[in-house]
Amino acid sequence: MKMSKLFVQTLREFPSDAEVISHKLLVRAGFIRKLTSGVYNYLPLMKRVLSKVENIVRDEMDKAGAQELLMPFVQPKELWEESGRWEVYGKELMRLKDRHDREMCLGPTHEEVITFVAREGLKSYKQLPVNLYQIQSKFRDEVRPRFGLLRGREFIMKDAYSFGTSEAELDAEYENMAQAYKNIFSRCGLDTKMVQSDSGAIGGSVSHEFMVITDTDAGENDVFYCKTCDYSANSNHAVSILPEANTNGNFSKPEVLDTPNTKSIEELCDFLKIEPSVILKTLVYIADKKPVLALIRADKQVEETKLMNAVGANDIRIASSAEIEELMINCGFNAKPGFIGPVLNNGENTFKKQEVTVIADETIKTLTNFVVGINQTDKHLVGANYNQDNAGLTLIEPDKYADIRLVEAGELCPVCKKPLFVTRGIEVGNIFKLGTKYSKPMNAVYTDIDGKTKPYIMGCYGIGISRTAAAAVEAHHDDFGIKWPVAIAPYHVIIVPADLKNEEIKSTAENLYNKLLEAGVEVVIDDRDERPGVKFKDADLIGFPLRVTVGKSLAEGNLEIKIRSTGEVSMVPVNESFDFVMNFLKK
RNA sequence: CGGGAUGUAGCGCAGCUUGGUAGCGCACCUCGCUUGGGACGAGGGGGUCGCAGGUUCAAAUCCUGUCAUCCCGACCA
Repeated sequence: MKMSKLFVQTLREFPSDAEVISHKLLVRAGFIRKLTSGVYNYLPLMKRVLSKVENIVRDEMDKAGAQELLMPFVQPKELWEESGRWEVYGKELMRLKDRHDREMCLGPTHEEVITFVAREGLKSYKQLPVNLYQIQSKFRDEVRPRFGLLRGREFIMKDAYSFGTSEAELDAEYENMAQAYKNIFSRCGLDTKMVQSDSGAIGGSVSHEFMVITDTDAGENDVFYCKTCDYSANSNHAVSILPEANTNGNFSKPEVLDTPNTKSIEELCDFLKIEPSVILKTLVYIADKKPVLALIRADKQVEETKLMNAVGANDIRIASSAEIEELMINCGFNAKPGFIGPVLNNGENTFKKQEVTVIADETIKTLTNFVVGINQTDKHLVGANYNQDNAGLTLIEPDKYADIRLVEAGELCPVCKKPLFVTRGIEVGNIFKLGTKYSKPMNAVYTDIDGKTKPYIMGCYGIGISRTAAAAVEAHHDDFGIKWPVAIAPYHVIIVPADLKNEEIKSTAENLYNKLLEAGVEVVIDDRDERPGVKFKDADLIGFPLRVTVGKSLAEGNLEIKIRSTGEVSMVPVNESFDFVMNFLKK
């Protein structure tokens, strides 16, 4: 490829609307341009990178026994009603109507369609197990797209779905995919960590995510991990040994105290001269439009995904002040946020009447003689305990105890009891055990050896193709630009003739270029009539793994070959330069 | 959805307070000069100043509305 004809426009400055480095560099180096919020044009250089990632994915998926197919991007409402997700999925599902007013959606994922495909074609146990995958654009109407390709609304994804007859088959395929994923990311030049995670809206029981570890804002997930054993988990799923309370409440008897202006835990601690770990904190959430009281020891935070799972809801958010005050009135109290607590109203559980679910974190069990709100502004109960009269007040027994606590770094690993560490990660892939979550409601069944019809046992396995490419930039760059791993670089080599008016330089460069082209090397020659500095800057910015400069060292019969990733420079005799390049690419 | 900000040429920005011929740098075109880390000179093309109303002799500038984009939060495979 001749640089003068390559469709690329590098920019002298970073785009003003980009925050993270992969977004900045991909725009500045001419790989992508935004079309509208969260939607990008993939320009020729980017297209080449994406194709390389896709081909690595294809290669490993095919080796793992999966078969590629392609499903429609537009999907009918009816299928989503069968699975029940038309109601559940929320605004992220881009819904539209055709000219006949029939409702459709743009595929954010393809469980429904693949289950449709499977039930048409997989009738007998003899055909199973099967793993089908596609590489395709997805659309999710994200509330807030950001970080360029890392969280776009339209993005390219590989999604695979397995169908089997037993849990054992699913377990085997899950392991098979985990291994394929390790191969894929390693071939893409990415170090990934496989971490336990919540299974989210897609559902199912077991799931893992593949994280590219990056301690920057680009990593939107917190990953807790142990350096002693191999435990690692997304914060939405991580657990730790239940931490002891730091201080026991030193209140000798239950008593209601005036605690003016102690809306926050911090203010309450200052006022009573106590530690947060002797306070029972009550948070009000709205889960699927119904209120939930979340009880947790006040030195810990609630993990909302865990709480959502404990409630069995699809949607959860913290209640507003107005909603809390309204709930209090409905329950016969009158209290502002900061003074809420799980107590009966004159011996009556008025929360239950309002369909309030009370979920208590495991940390509640560690509390004795604790401090708790009693739904009266500027008052708290101290020295409280469950199962006793507390100065005339009775605490409400939670509907459920569950782990709804956000793990903190330094807490102890649930497996080996050593301190946990935290880091940020970019999720580039995930694998789920779905079981019969979709096959049952969609009546996707096969006939087993015993003549009975049974639903498929399913798994699903995703890789963000465009996100993986962007994550590679996050992982491999410097102040000058991108340092593409060879396997996914748009081109392997750029040849820079330093002075085109010098015939010897020009012809030497062109000879090497033609020779490499013939050998099938993906090579660009910078034939632009620009000063060398401009060419070097662009070569570094775009990130060609290898740069061959034909310039002043030609007087000694040498070319200068620079390895972008290491910065290592070699002076190579002209007649050895071809072999040097070929050897580099072989590695 | 709450809070904040911004929309002026492909990109980065000034001009707006105090209304009066739409500017600068980069990029692009032509010529000259230059050729090892984003040179220089001369000339040139490109903008209904997000959009719609209003005020005014006159609006990029003032007023109202609206749309879009970005940031923080909430949310999220």
